[in-house]
Amino acid sequence: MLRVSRLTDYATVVMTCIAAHPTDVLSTAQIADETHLELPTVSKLLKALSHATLVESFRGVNGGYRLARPASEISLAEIVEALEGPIGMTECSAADGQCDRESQCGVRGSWQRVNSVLDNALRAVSLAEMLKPAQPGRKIAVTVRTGEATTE
Amino acid sequence: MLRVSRLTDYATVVMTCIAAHPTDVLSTAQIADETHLELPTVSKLLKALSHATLVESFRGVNGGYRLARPASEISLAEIVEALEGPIGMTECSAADGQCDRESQCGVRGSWQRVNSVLDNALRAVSLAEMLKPAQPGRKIAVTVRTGEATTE
DNA sequence: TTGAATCGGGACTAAAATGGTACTGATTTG
DNA sequence: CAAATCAGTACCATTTTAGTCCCGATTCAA
Repeated sequence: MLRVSRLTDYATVVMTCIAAHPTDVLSTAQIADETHLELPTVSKLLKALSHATLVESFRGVNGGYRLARPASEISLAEIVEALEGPIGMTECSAADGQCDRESQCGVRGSWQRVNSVLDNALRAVSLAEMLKPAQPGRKIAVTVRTGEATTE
Repeated sequence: MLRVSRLTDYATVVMTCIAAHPTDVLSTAQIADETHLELPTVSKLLKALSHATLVESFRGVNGGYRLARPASEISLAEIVEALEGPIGMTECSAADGQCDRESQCGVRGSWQRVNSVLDNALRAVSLAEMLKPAQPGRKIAVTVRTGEATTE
């Protein structure tokens, strides 16, 4: 697929919803209502986000959730990792020894380079930026240099 | 998952295998043997790669496959697209109108920016580079700029 | 103190995607 | 014509994903 799972997509929506009410503690029901997502789904998302300490939870009557940090200090990468675990585009990036041809295989190295680019991109987008509606001119500029070997 | 499917991973291995024999026409059986992948799997991969005109096929006795273009002119992005379709990290990037909150939702825009970074990264890696075994110093340098709005 | 609201954690189900297999047909060579 | 090889389709088993439900723990307030 090369896709982020739908739940992760939802999680970004939930996070922006919470970020839009910086001073309030929002209940799961309120968030579900605003985002038009099913309540149990939202509940599941918030559990994961809370576990990753991206949101703070409050129990009891009038309980709910709030951002654990300012929106500007939460990156898209953290939201993705909260739901999908470490970012990695191939399986063999992590484990070794399952492929017989590791020696002749330059593929792993290439994938790892792509990984790091993606990782940087996700880390560069903050929740605060996601809050703002489409800004046509706003973009991430990327310079890719592959021609020469460098040590840093 | 945020992963490329296993088949796509295999496809890169198959492509590098073919690229390693620039002058030969390799049969599916030969490729399966060299890559240690199952023959039907390799067959399936080659069909997709052939459909995307990344490899040329020859029927009949002594038939097989060959790169359709020099390895330096085939990018990782093309291989990924051959197997997974257009590169896009979320579903709503493509279709509109399925989400009620499109107006207030700045999330889509942010995802699209991340998409373009990933796309550039995949496009910057050529099959020729993947052929070479790990080169420790070789990396993709990425500059990310999100602070200011720009028109280009 | 009691009850209602709310989070926390886990188990469970249904559906979809994925990976892999099998079979049949078409094409080329000799 | 026969063998080798690609082409296309259909199929199945497994895994993953999305979504739901239940029950216990916690807090607030009447």
